[in-house]
Parts: sequence; C-alpha cells; structure tokens
Amino acid sequence: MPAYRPEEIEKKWQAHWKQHSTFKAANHSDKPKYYVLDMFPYPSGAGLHVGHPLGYIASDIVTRYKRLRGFNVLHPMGFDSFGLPAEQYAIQTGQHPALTTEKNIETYVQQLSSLGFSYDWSREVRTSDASYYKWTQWIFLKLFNSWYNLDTNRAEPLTGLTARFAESGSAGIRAAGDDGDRHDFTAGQWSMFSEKQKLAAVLPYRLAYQQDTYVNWCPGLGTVLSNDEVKDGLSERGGFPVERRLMPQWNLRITAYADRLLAGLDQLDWPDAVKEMQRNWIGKSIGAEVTFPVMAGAFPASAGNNPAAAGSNPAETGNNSVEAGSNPASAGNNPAEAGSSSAEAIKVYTTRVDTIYGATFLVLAPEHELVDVITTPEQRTAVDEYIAATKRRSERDRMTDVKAVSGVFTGAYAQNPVNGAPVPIWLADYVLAGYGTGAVMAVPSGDQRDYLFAQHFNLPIPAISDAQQGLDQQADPTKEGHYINSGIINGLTYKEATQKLIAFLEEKGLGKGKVNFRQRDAIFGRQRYWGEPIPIYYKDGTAYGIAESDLPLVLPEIDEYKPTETGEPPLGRAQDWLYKGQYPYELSTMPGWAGSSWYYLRYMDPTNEARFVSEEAEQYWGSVDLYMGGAEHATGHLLYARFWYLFLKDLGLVSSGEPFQKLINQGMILGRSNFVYRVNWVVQTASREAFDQLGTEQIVPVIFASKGRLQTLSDGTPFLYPESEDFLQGIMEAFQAKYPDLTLAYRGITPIHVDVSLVNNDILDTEAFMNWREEYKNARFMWEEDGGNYICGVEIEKMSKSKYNVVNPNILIDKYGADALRLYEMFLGPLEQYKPWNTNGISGVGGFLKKFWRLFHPEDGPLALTDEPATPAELKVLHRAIQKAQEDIEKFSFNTSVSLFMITVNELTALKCHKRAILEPLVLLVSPYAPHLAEELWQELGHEAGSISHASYPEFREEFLVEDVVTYPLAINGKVREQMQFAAAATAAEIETAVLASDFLARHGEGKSAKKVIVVPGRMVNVVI
RNA sequence: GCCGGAGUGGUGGAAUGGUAUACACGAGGGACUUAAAAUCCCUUGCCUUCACGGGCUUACGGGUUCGAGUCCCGUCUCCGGUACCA
Repeated sequence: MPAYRPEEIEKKWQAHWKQHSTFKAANHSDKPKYYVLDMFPYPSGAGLHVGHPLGYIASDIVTRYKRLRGFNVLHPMGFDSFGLPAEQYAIQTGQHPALTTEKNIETYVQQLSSLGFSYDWSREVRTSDASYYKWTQWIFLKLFNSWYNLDTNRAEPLTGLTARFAESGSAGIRAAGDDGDRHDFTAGQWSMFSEKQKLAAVLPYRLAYQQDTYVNWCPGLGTVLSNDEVKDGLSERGGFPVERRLMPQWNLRITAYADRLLAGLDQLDWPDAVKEMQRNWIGKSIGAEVTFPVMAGAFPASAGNNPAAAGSNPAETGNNSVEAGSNPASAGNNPAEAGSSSAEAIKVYTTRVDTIYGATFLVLAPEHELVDVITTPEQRTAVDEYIAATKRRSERDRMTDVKAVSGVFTGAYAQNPVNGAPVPIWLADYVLAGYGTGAVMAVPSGDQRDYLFAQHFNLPIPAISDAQQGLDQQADPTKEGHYINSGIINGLTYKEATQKLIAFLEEKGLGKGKVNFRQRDAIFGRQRYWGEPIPIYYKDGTAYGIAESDLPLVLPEIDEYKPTETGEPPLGRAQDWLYKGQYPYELSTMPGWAGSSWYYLRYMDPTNEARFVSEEAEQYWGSVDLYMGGAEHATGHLLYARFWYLFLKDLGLVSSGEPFQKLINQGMILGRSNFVYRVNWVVQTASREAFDQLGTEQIVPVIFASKGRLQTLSDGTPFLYPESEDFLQGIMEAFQAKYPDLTLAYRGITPIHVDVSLVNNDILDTEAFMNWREEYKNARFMWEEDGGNYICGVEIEKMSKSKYNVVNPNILIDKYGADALRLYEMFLGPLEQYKPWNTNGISGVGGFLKKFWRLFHPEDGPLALTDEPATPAELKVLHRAIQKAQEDIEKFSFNTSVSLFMITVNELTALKCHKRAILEPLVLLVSPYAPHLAEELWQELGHEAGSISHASYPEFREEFLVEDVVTYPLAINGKVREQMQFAAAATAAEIETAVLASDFLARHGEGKSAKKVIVVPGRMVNVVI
C-alpha cells in the first residue's frame, strides 16, 4: 500500500475485529482483571456529535493500553433505552417507542463502530429488553420484600421482621424510616390481624413502599419527576413547569443508606467536585429536635389579628434590645398565666440549640399537620387565605421570589421549653414541609431569614451573645463569645452551652440530639408508558409483589401512548392486563434511573437466565476499575447506583464495597457558533392604500454586515460603524426610487446563528449561505473593507441543533479518518476540561499520521525498513517516548501523549530513521490511540493480522536516556544568562568551582562578587550576587 | 450566599518550585507547480535596537524563596454545582 489511506484500512480492520471477535473478554483468565466502563448512552434520534465520543475515546485508549500491559479487560457497551424522548415521539406519531429505539440504536452502533472502539459487543445490554428488565424488576421485588434493621445496620428480608412481629409484636424493633407512619402492636394483636392488616402494618417498613408523597408533578409531561430531573422549576426534558402535588407514589428508602453513602465516599478515587456534590446532596446535619408545647385556651394576645397589634406588643421593647425583658412574657398580659399546657406540641429541628433563648417565635410550614388544630378562630380567615395563596404560587415563583417575606400569625402560642416564655406561632413558606420537622424555632438575631421575617412583622430581635455585632443591620450567626439573656447558659461558650442544653432537654423529655439529612426517599414511579412495569398487583386494594417466577412482567401493547380519559397512566389502556387473569397491575412504570442503576453488573454475565449475574462472574470482575462519564450524573445515577449496590451487598448478592472505584468526568466539548449580522429595516407607508397595493412580494432588501463593519457595546448590542451606514444610504435611495410611497429606515443589527458547515475559518461561503435558506437567496453582503470576505461572529456555546453548531463525526471520519478524529479529540486539551470544538485544528493530527506513515513508507512508496542497529540518538528518542507515553496514560493526560508522538515523529523524520528496531515498538505505543493505522503497519511488519491488540507493551530502558554531558542554564539572581556544559557525573562542588573559575561573572556580574552559588544537579546553576 | 474549578501568545494548550509560551492551529513570507491542491522551508508573545543585545510578560496586588505560572494571603473575572435545609 503506498500512501496513507485511512478510508481503506479503517474499514478493513473494523470488519476484521468484528469477524474475529478480537475484543471478546473471557470470564476466566490467568491475567489480572481490569474493568473499564463507559456511561451507556440514551440512544437519541439525533445520533452522536463530536462531543459524545470524547470519553469513549479516552476509555478505549486505557482499555487497549491495559490489554498491552497484560490485563484481561472488560470493556462493554450498551444502551439506556427506556426514556422520555422516544415516548414523546410515539405520542406525536403513533410509532411504537421500541421501533424508534431500535432504529436509533442501529445508528449508534454504526457510529461507535466507525470510531474503532474495542468493545466486547457480545455483552451488549439494553435496559428495555425484557430479558434485562426482568432483573430490574427482580431487584425491585427484593427491595419490596426487605426492611432496614438499624440494630444490624443493614437491609434484611421481611420474613425476619414478620417472625419478630409474631413473637413479640412491634416493640423494640428499630427500622429505618419514619416511625410516625407505623403503629405499635403486640404479638397477640399481630396474630389477630387479617392478611390485609398485616400487609398494611408491614408496608411502612419496606424499602420499596407506597405512600402519599409531595411530588414534582409536571402537567406538560403528565408525570412526576425526581428532584434531579427538575432544573430551576422546569422539567429538564422539555422545559415544562413543575408543581408540588400530594400523590400516592412508590418510593425507595434510600435515606436508610444516607450515612453509608456518605461514609463510603472517602474511599473512592473520584473527582472531589463529585464527592462534594454527593455530600451536599445527602446533606447530613447534626443538631437537636426540641419540643415546644402549644399553650391551650384563649390567649389574651390573640385578641387582635396580629400579635404586634395587641397590647402586649413585643416589638415595643425594641428591635435591638438586649434586655431580658424583650421576651413577651414580661409584657403587660402575662400569657403564662392565661394559657396552660395543651396536649399538642410542636417539634422543631435546629442545628443551633444554643440559640434557643433567642427563639422569639416559631414558624411552621403552611403544610404542617398542626396548623388546623392550633389556629385560633380570629386568625382562621387570614391563615386559610395564606395557605391558599401559597398553593397558588408555583414552585418556580417561590424560587425566583426568594427575597420577598410573607407569613401569617396563627393566633396560637407555644412555650419555650427552657424558660417557659410564650412564643407566637406563625406560618411562612420559607419553612419547608419536607425538611426536619417542618417547623423551626426562629432566632432572628442569629439567622438572616428569621431576622428579615422579624423585621417585616415587627417582632423583637434580642441579642444572645456578647460577640454579636451589627444587629441593627442583619443577623449575626457567630458561635464566638459568651451567651447573654440566656438563662442557664449565660456566660458559657458555644460548646459548653450546646452540651448543657441537650442534657437539660433530654432530662425533661423535651428534646434530644438528632441527625438530619437533606436527602429524601427516592420517588420511584412515573406515569409513563416507555419504562419497566413495576411488578406489583392489587388484591382488594392492597399491593402485592408478583412471584419471582412470573417475571418478567412484560410491558403490554397499547393503542395510544397518552394517559387515559380518566387521567390514569398510559398503562391503564392495556386490555385484559391482569395478574393471574384477575388482579389489576400497578399502572406506573419505573423511572429512567432504574435500569441504569445496575447495568454494569449485567455486563459481567449478560445472557444468564437464572440469575442477574452469576456468583463466579461477579466475584471475578468485582467492581469497576475505571468509570468514564459526564459530571451531570454526579447526584443522580451515581448515587442511585451506589445505593442499589449497597442494598445488593446487604443481601449477599455482590461482593465489593463500592461499585465504581475510580471515576473520571470527561469535560464537555462546546460548540463554536458562527453568526451573521442581519440589518433590520422598518418600512413606513404614506397611506393604507400604498401598503395594500404592495401585495405579497418581498420588498425589503436582505443585507448582512461582515463582522469588521460592527462595533459592540458592553452589553453585547452590535451596531454599524457610521461609515458603513453610508453603504446603506444607497440601498435606501434605490428603494425610494422603486417605491416612492414608502420609506425604508435602518433599525440596528440582529446576530443570527449560521450553520457552521457553511463557514471556514470564520469566512462565510456566501454562495452556500444564499442557498441555505429560501429567504436569503437574494441576500447582499457588506464585505470586510480590505479582503472582500464576509467574516462571521463567533461564540462558544453548548452544541445543539438549534444553534447550528453541531459537528457530525461521520463527516470528519470520511475526510480525515477515525484515527485522526480520535487523536484530535485527545489533543484538544485535558480530558476533564470544558473546551471548545474547532474543526480547523484536525489537519494537524492528519499531518502527523501521514508523517508517521512515511517513516515506514518513504515517499509514500512501499514498506521500506532496514534492519540496521539503532543509533544512540534514535534509541533515546524511542525510550523517552516509551517512558512518557506510559506516564501520561497512567495519569490520563492524553493531550500531552499526542504531542509527544508528534515530537517523536518529527525527530525521527529529521534523523531519517527507517529502522525496524525503532519503529516497531513505536507502532505499539501509538496503537491505543490510532488502532487502525497500528494494525495495518503491524501486519505489514510481518505479524499475524489482529495480533497487536494482545501484544506486549515495549519495555522502557533507562540506560538509553543517560547522557554523558548535561547542558546547565547559568543564572544570576534567578535570571538565566548563559548555558554551560558539564559532564553528567560532575558534582555540585565541581560545577560551582568551574562556574566561578569561568568569566561568566565577569561578563554578567556587573562587577559584583558571588555571595552564594546554588547548584541543582542535572537542573541549573544560580549565582547570587 | 455557600461549595467546587479555572484565568498563560491571535486560538486550543505545555511546563516534578529550576531556561515560561512545548505541540498544534491560524497568520505572514518563500520553494515546487501553467495554476490549484498536496508537500516542504523560514518567521510569528510584547516593547526596544540597523544589528549584537537589552527590557517586560502567566488576571490584579502583596508575601515566602537563591529562584514562583506553580506555594501562601487578599482582590477581580469566568465556568460548574447548590440553596429559604433551620
């Protein structure tokens, strides 16, 4: 083969690999194992753009490198093939989502194959295949039939729990979850329960449980969404508004694992950013739960509509008062006498129990269950109105409107448990029903939100610490100093006070230390069609798991993919879809993250029909050694997958501690958008008649101004240079001549995205542009003043179809080859960094590949290598390359490896080296990056076809790098002035003597003498004067 | 606000505390060619000088050090995440 022809050799080797299953991995081997995993894609209709393969290329390089280093590597690929877009498309077109999905997967497989990835395709999984989701459903049933025992700190089968119920009732059982949902019973009562009652009693213990839950309901999509599927109050897919709604939902008790998910992060080799995001998401906080008893009876201060209006107005004692008397109890009407304790009590959660003496009011979430009970008749109307108003405000409003203070007084008072002071109870939507107890003790001097609230409603803001400052301006949450106005903790420090208060509250039974998590249980149902059916049926209104032997529960065919007329999920349309012919199935399906939470396990043993993965395969492959994927999955997929893994581990079904040992987030490749600048016109008619006469013809000239014709204001508004406006004058005059009844006026410039394929080096192909859009076919251009080109504007944005900046890898592969594309994507910059795409640079790596080829095929002739022994200079080039290529790949620095290869080839070209002894090892070095080229050359070198994939990496030998002579930079006070050569063996003292003996100082020392000489052996010499 | 990360030529970027700007793109000049493509050679951080050379430069201001793009303190800007979380 003469010249380098990627289009020929790449097809040849891709076919060879496929035919010979070159990359098939065995589940048994004497070699050490290595598992390289890519986050599997959702097969969208748009196919891959150049940004998608970045991570796949990097992981493929590691895979091929590890094979050369003697590992048995598992490197699979599959498809996360359940999902919303296929279903939305199905609703519009009636086409079954399975068909679109199948078609899209075909495109993906074709695109991935054309990049030369070394996947073991025999292990491909698809989450929408019944043979796969059978096991997703099976894991769900395991969750359904398990509970979390806090005494053993792990999940256990439900059978153990019911056995304990039968023996000793519910007493003494500590289970993860909310005890408030459960009821106490004795063994005797349990034995008297009906089956239905037993199941109802067990339900709140299950790890997969059904409960009325506040959900993110998205009317636009007709389904609920998880928190990580909602961005800024809109659905991530489609951008529809999302609202809060109370609905019965399936949940997974991920909160049982919060502590273990948090602790496990410490051992993982993951990016700090991702670990930190997971920590924040789990949101562990250590604090205390404190009980404030509600005061019963008509309370004098509640006579008015607002406590501030009543005679005992606490605010009158001063917003900034530091007197103990700022407590309403000391005001005129002493409520402590009027009210006595009632049966009700409000539990608050606080991380700052030390500030409790500064708690001058309580705030409940509007959804709090006691609101109805405690609201006084006088306040009833105001409270009802406030609750209604809160409901009307969508989640979105609440988020964009954070600063606005709103709230309402309930008329009720509670008693501060540490000093008996009555504190008014308010409602406000800044308190969230879903966190802590849904109630807070407000400490306006220590918390800014409480401060703003107190200020707005004129409530007192007493200081509680001698270190607090600026309370007339804002809250001061300091933990420094000593407490004041604080009863039993006066004079104490933060630590002392916290301990003393918790002890005091625990003794009185009014509080206890408590750990809280921000994380909620994961809502597991979606009211959609294209997902795994939840394997639950209903008998007499009670949920039962279907028998494992009846799995998979196959997704039924339906006529339309929309909700039913009665508002049930699409599965409600399925005809005769009943368990055992009589019991209705659960109609919601699993969320998108169900199938992706365990797919990496299925790859280990993808066709096993008896088990989700065989014990042997699971134990052989263990956990994933390298997981490559996008940072957008930091708190979704990566958390859920860890949760499922810990659960499976509790049941003894998997053997490692964590599923993904090392994680790398490849950075996003951004698009480089091009803009043209259209001149805007306004046409004014003299009369209505003049306008009517025009008809429909296009009369406004379409003019585009080149970038050099524009200036941009600091806010980004573009406008024409005045001299360029003269250009428009002629056009306006010509227009005037043609349409005397009309006037044409210039009204600024609008930048418009232009397809990047019509642009080269920011120069617009104006011919192609005019053919691009019908309305541009008569466009005129204001060229650059000098060159006569049309220069486009540039912006770096996310790649997307609507911005016309998507670059299709297929086109680049056709033009430059897959090896060039692989190299170029790696060459762009550090893997983890966000970086813009610029197709222009690819010619550089294209040139490199040709040069590399010419080392073997001089003048693009036939293979012509000599068997001459290599010179020291050539060996040095080779072994430096071996050393550095290894180092770079081990630290995932692929961009520097590519430039290393370029330097190496440049140097060998300069040395006119065509020696087998040098070039054969070089083929191995390059093979992970440019596998097709390497295969071709390897075969030409006389090796068996395809054998390079399992050859051995060349061995680095230090001795070839040893130099006899080292060139040292000589510096004066850190500034390099000259170079000098020394024998490699020279000692620091010898070098110092030689430098001082030379005329170096005389020439650069400004007549001063050396104070000190620093010699760094092998590095440099610095003379201090 | 809080938590991460990043600021180096016209551009993407390189640099275990030790010669800043490797490698590549782009640009300019030249060779080959009827021409173009392809290929090859030279120049290319800024200022100064006919030249040799000299000075300056890693967002900005300080500091540590014989020596700082790299470490420390402060400021600014950009990107990502997250938030009435009590």
